[in-house]
Amino acid sequence: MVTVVPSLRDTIADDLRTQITAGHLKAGARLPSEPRLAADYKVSTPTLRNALALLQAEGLIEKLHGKGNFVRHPLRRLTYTGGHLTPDTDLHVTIRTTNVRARGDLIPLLKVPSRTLLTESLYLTYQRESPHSLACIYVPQNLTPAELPWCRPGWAETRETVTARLPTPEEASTLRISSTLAILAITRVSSDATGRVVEAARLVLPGDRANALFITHHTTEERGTEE
Amino acid sequence: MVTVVPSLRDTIADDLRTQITAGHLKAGARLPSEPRLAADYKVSTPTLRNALALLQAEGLIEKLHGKGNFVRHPLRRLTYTGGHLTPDTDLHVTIRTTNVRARGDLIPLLKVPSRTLLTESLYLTYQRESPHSLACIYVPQNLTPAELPWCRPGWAETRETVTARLPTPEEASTLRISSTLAILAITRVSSDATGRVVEAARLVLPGDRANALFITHHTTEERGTEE
DNA sequence: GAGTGGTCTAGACCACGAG
DNA sequence: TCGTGGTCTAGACCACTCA
Repeated sequence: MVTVVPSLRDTIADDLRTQITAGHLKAGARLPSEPRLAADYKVSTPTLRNALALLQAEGLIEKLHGKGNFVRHPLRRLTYTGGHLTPDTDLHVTIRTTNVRARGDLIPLLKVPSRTLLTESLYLTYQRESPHSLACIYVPQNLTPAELPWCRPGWAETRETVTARLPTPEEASTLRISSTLAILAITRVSSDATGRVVEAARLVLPGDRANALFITHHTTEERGTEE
Repeated sequence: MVTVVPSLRDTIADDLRTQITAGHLKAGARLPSEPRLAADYKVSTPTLRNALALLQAEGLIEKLHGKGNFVRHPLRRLTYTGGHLTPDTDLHVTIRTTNVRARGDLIPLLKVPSRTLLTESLYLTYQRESPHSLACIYVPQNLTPAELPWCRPGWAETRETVTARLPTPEEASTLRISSTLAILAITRVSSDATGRVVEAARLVLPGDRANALFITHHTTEERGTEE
């Protein structure tokens, strides 16, 4: 340990954290106002706000400007695997589908010419009235006009690139998470046997409520041909 | 957009960010002291420190207590795939191997009885004198006394659970990263054909310098047997 | 308008690193 | 010892929400 003396901020955060996990502060409840809490703990408001920022980064509380600080409902930890979130009970989804033209990063991702017509589907999943995760799926229109996402008819390969980062301000506000809560960003590209890209997806999974699981089976051929 | 007016903190962070990426502030250089910068920007020290905290969370600067704030060397973005970091040139590794006994989370992970003898190998990879990533590999001693890690003789399956989170204080200090820089935490469990766990690994990859790539080949059998 | 959180100030004091 | 960053204070003022 480098720091022997715990800071006031950490002490207060620890106290509130145990009150939340012990159930003294119930899910959905509003915390006392920040000046009130600061007086209770005998600290200044900035110090108290630093403590709350820690809890927010852990996903324990939700700060709503002008309304107050609220204890989050504990969200079940879901596992993303094989293109799905499991278990997907109790999840409801809003889908907004629009037609866009390929631009920027999408061009090399989908391996299509610029301004190719794409179907963009924005999935926003909810768990118990609060946003859970975000997915944006792009399908080239000229390739598969009739096929729905999640059906994988002729997929030969999917590549999933996984990154950990902090959310953009837009992501943070739509998911109602702290801008300091780590998220799992997955870029998934599926292609058919000819190498054509059939679908590309950008997934945003908040780190406090989602894992990703990848299972690799090593066949004997693979093991033999490895360099 | 919700906030129309950019905060001072963000303005200052933007300015310093462009100075760094444009090369006016070179890698390894020390920034002016915080009181000095605060005077230059005509803000208070807490406000300036908030701006620096943003850059620290992006991995652009490194704060060293008592010494100053330094521009980080830009680290190449490495990709973790199939148990390796690629490209692995210019990476050097320190390995510390000890014998421990199974306890806590390791027991269900390795599926061994409590206090089973394990070989623990702590890998700390460096890129250009600064720590890059962290790996802790556990191998049951009774199973494979002569086999080295990274050789995969009888592996039939590996499961990789990927999580995004903020680093623990220990991880942050050994990797010399901000405690607000998102990391990719991978728990990898490999088992042989009989289902016995051959190896378990915990990997910590800072989000500013590492991706993870997973490639799935969909064989026709898989597509047919999917429920 | 009353109450809430968001931002910022101008200091104070402590802890760390190097000479 | 000196300069550095780390923490904290006690306010001020603004923006948002709701009645």
